[in-house]
Amino acid sequence: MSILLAAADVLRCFSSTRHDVTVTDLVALLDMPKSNASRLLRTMRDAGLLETVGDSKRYRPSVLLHQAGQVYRFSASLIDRADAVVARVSAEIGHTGYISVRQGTDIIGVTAHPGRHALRVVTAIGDRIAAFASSTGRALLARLPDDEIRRLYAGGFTPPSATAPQGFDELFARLAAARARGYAESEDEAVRGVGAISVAVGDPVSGDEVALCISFPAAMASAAERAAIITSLGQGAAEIAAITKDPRFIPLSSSIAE
Amino acid sequence: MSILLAAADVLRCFSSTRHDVTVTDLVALLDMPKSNASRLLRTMRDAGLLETVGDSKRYRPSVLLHQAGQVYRFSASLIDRADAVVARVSAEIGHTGYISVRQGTDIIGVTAHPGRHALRVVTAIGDRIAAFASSTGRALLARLPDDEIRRLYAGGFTPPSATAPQGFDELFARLAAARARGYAESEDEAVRGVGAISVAVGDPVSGDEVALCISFPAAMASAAERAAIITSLGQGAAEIAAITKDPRFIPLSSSIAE
DNA sequence: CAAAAAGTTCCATTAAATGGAACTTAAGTT
DNA sequence: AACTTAAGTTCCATTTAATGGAACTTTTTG
Repeated sequence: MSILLAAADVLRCFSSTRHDVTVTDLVALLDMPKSNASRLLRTMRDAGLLETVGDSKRYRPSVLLHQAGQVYRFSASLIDRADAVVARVSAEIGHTGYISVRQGTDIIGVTAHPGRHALRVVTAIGDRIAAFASSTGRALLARLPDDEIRRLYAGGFTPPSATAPQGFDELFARLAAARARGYAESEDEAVRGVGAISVAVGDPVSGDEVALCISFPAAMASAAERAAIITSLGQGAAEIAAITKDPRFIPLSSSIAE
Repeated sequence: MSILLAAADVLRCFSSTRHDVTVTDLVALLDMPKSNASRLLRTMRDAGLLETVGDSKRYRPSVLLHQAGQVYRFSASLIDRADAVVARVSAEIGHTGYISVRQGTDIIGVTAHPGRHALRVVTAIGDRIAAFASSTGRALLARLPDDEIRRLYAGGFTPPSATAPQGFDELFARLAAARARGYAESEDEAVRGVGAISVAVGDPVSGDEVALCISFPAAMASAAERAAIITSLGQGAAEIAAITKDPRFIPLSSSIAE
């Protein structure tokens, strides 16, 4: 096994709630001999992938990773386009907007636009959430055929709350609904009291697929407002789909029911 | 030599002008046997550090790097604070603002705020420029004692243009001026027709140091506007320095001459 | 100051990285 | 379509690095 896999595992330890790691953290998180953890962190620092925080024993990602990460952000022009749409819709509606991508069964936020409303929803960039239990995830999963989803979730899944899909039947039903309507939604699922509406769009040339999402306090969003979000996101995504000639794009159904 | 060093070298190949690399690119850029380049890229992809663009042979940074890079951005709260100042000044003045950090003799842009003016200056995030030949770089170098700078540039340096410091004497003179005034400036140096004003601030706890910079078309900036930029940046940086108790912070000199 | 926790170094063993060459695949040329 | 060249991959023996247990050092805590 290459040390690169271990290094990537280290990077996966970082999140909005874990800005740095220590040798002991790695031992616990990755179940690794501490001799190994010690050397791995030092080697990653020597390579320039990590840096030590001040002169403490804490390690955090380096500016090199930030730089390379920015390249990802800007190279995937699909993300840029989608981000522009979400920025516009977020500014219009006042709620928080996100762009997310899928990695296997995880969804990762790539960009965010905080809303103006007092009760604004903030999920952090770079955090992973379960794809099947979020509107962004289901918007992206809905682009796949059911058998591919079954393969993806060969190990099954554990619903994080009572409102998340409890099994395959429920997941497929929700995906079918998303496909029929052209958007996915969630309420009270990953985070209590929070609703979200998402659409997905892809670029067949680069293979990228992103979800555009507007998130809001569930109690605060009227039916009219939800309809406005759906229309704006759907139209924006449709414009992108037209540019990329996305063959899997699911346009909004003409009758926006529910 | 660990493969991590090679992997880090690969990441350093990416920039705003090189969004993806191929086996041949690596052979040329890193002077590496192509058998090696081929396996390295594949291994990095398998580890999740890179991803292939569509089904081509091109590799680009993955979302994992973007995620870890975001952690860097937000973990270094100094960057956040400095970014807020630059965002405000950029919005006030209308010119482009940057936050940059130093890595050895290089300066790397971390965040940017495009200006409103028609002639706006855009340098890309994540690109490396020479520290000695930029206002951001000299603002940061001015925080070091001269002998440390001499050690840093033990191998000498090559001026990129006639307006950049041509040797140590000139560099030290400019750094002395920056220390005396509390800000660094450049004009026509890295980019023709572009001027910039920078101040630096650090956090002794984390060891972070950043430069706050406003960049503008040289012909477009009046003396009054420059003075306004200097005052705004200087005051913003001073507030941050007060919070972090930065012992090396150089406040604006009371008489803003030149 | 003692005890515990955290981190580093050492060592033999195991596994991965290396680079040259042969091979395969893709792209351009007549 | 066959030819030529460029680009990428796989194979191999050799060299080098990674591994994990234990001993050791440093730092933190009561």
